[in-house]
Order: sequence, then structure tokens, then C-alpha cells
Amino acid sequence: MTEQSSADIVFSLFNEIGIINQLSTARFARSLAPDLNPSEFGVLNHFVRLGDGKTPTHLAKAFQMTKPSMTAILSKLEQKGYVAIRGSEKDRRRKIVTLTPAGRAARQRGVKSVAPLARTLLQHHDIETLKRLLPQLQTLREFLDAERNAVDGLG
Amino acid sequence: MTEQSSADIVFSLFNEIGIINQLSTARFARSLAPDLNPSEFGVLNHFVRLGDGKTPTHLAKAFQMTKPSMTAILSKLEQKGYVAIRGSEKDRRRKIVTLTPAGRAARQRGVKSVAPLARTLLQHHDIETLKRLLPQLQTLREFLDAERNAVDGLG
DNA sequence: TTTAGATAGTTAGATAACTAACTAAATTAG
DNA sequence: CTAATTTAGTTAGTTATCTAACTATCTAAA
Repeated sequence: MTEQSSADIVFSLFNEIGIINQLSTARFARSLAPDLNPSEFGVLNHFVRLGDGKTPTHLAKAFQMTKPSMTAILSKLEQKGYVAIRGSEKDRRRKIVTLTPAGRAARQRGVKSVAPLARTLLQHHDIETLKRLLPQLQTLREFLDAERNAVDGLG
Repeated sequence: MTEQSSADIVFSLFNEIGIINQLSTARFARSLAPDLNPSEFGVLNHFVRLGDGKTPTHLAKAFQMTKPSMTAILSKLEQKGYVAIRGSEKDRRRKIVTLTPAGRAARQRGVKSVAPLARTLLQHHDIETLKRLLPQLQTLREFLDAERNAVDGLG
């Protein structure tokens, strides 16, 4: 019974997170479209916040994404002229991805397009509540990240 | 500056939720496979918890999902013999979906297969923390749900 | 009572993620 | 120094979601 209700809470939690993810992704996508999708914006934003000149594998890990998915995202960004991709000279298996001026401008437009959603959210939730929520979610994320290679109880 | 950092917090929040969703969905999927995927389990679980005999549109709304997506999930569940779908006699546009005994058993296996993850999670997070997190997320979800048809500031 | 609009569900096509399997290059071991 | 292993990235194919557009049915209004 305790087992059951605990499992129910865990399931409700992840279910709630799934729905929030779906709604927020759709909302972001609508704000950003047609220039970028949320994944593409995420890569540009990452470069502005943490610096560019990263490899596709580094980016894939940073976004908890597979390498093929990142390859596809980077190809689209390159086509749009928002990133430049060149081979590494040190290690010729690697590629180095950098932000172009057009990419920096696109990221800036993305930030602006998302601002109205953030403003509306802050009319309904005070910023302190959201700030407090963040570390709780990070703890949950870290647990799942550590768990990702764990073996199932049933197989 | 305030605008910028608020937007950053909002973005981090949804980013964190996106990663948690991805990790938890992958983890659930691995536990449930190959019998069910998380969406299919969700429908069976919904029937056990809240009763069956619902229409596809009702289920689509409950899961914040489009009707075509729900059609696809229900077709798979029907193929597997886990739900029965019959036409409504009152309203011949409608279909009524009910849980079969095999579906109830599959849901029970699903609950058991997910239990180890719940147990491990509860070794790292006490249940009270998770219970407190739930309503915070529900509030966020309700906001997004209300916002879903809002007009963008930029267009 | 016919017709216009709304609602239920499906079909078709697009998209973005995934896994598996591949090539090329670097590293490590015998 | 060669051979095996590991790492980086891509290609091919699958899956689950979405939107748009369709048929069938019901409801309401002229």
C-alpha cells in the first residue's frame, strides 16, 4: 500500500513534468518560429552563455542528446548561416562549431520573442517561487542522470 | 537586466524540465519495454485509477494530447488486446474504450516494472519532498494550459 | 425541414527525436 | 610497428508526436 502510493506519486510527478514539457516546448516553438525551433535556439543560447568553439559530441552531452540528433541540429543551423563548422587540426576526427554574427543576432531575437511568455509567467508566479523550484528539479535531474545506466529490478 | 535574468530563470526552468522529462521517459520506457511504451501504460493506468469507458477525445484531453495521437495509441492497445473499442449507441460519432482483463494485467506488470525506479528514487528523495513538488508543478502546468492559446507579444 | 456549423474520429504527410550500423581517425596493447 | 580498441561523426531506418484536411454525425437556426 505504501509502495503503491509512493509509486503513484512518482508516476504523477513524471507525468506532470511530461505535460509541462510538452506545453512549454509548444509555447516556445510558437514564439520562436519560423526562424528557429527550441533545440536550435538552445544551441545558440548555449554558445552565448558559455562560449562557442565546441565539438558536436560536447554539445550532445550538454543537452543530453544523442550525437545523430546534434548532427541534424547543427546542419540546420549551418544551412541558416547561424553557426560555422570546421575540422579540428589537432584531431582530424573532430569538428569545431562556432557562432556566426547572424547566429548571435538570431539568438537575441529568440530571447526577445520568449520574453512575453516570461513576463506573463511572472505575473502569475513570483520569481522567488520559481527560483526555489529550480534546485529541486536539478536534484531530481541529477538523480536520473546517475540512474540512467542502472539495471532494472525485473530485466 | 532584471528582465534578462528573469527570462534566464524561466528558460533554465523549462530546460531542466525538458531534460528530466527525457531522462524519466527513457527510464520508464526501458522498464516497461517491450510490452508497452509510457503513453500506452499511461492510458491503462488512467483506466485503473479513474475508471474506463471513456471516449478517445476525453482521453486525448486528459493527456494533453491531440486526437490523432490518441487514435494511434488506442489502435496499438487494441491490437495487443489491452483495450476494447466499441461504437457508442447514443452518439454514433463516438467510440467507447474499455479496459480488458489482459489490459488490467499489463498495467499491473507495468506498475511492478516501474517500482524499482520509485524505490531507488525514494532512497534519495524523501516522499514528503516529492509530495511538495507536485502541487508546484501543477500550478505551473495550469498556467501553461491557460496560456496555450495566448497571442505572442511579437507575432 | 433543410442547411450551416460544431464535434468525433481517421488519414496523410511532416518533423524531430531515437537506435543500429557504418567510416575515419586516434590511441593502446602485444 | 602492427593490430585491436576506442572515439568522433554520419547515414539509414524507426517511432511518436504534430498539423491539416477529410468523412460522418449531431445540433441549431432560418
